[in-house]
Amino acid sequence: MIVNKLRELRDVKMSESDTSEIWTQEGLAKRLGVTRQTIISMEKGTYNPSLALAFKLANLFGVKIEDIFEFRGDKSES
Amino acid sequence: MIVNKLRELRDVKMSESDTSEIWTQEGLAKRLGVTRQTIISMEKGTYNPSLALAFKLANLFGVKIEDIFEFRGDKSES
DNA sequence: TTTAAATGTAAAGTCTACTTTACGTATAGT
DNA sequence: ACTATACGTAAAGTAGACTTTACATTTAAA
Repeated sequence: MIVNKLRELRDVKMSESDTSEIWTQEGLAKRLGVTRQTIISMEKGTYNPSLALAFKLANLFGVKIEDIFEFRGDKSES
Repeated sequence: MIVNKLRELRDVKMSESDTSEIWTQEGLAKRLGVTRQTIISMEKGTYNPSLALAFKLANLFGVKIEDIFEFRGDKSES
């Protein structure tokens, strides 16, 4: 199981920048090359994105993958 | 596109440990909870594993995800 | 030279990340 | 009140990660 801090990180970015449409779900989706639905699903948190998408997110937010995603191996694996 | 150092890392582990069957493709697959085919596909390199699998690998090898996988965003994205 | 362990390949099947479309709600500006 | 923007939800479809099975090749030890 994987948990993430996507929503928190995005909220910070939105409050920081005045050109805020860059960090909306849609703006983020566009820059990642995915759909808004994918962002929504990720923020809801119960799924396991691809490594490529995780790398792109980390790059956009300027952090490491481990700063966004946390792996909890304990429960029913995946 | 994602490239990885899986094969090199595994080779090192195999030469280091005398109970080497732990680090064979099959041993590794078993401990990861995937099949040997998945390991082979990853070592061939042309695919994009899930974040969960990347985390498990990093844990087993005792390194960070970024030490195994490198993201090359330049080419045809994914 | 035979045997077994480790690796390689190929092809069809399953599951789920991700897409597409469409509609619904909340909020703020005019 | 009306409009536009950002967010939420649901459902069916596509693509690719991962499985399953089966067989072939390499390597080293007995």
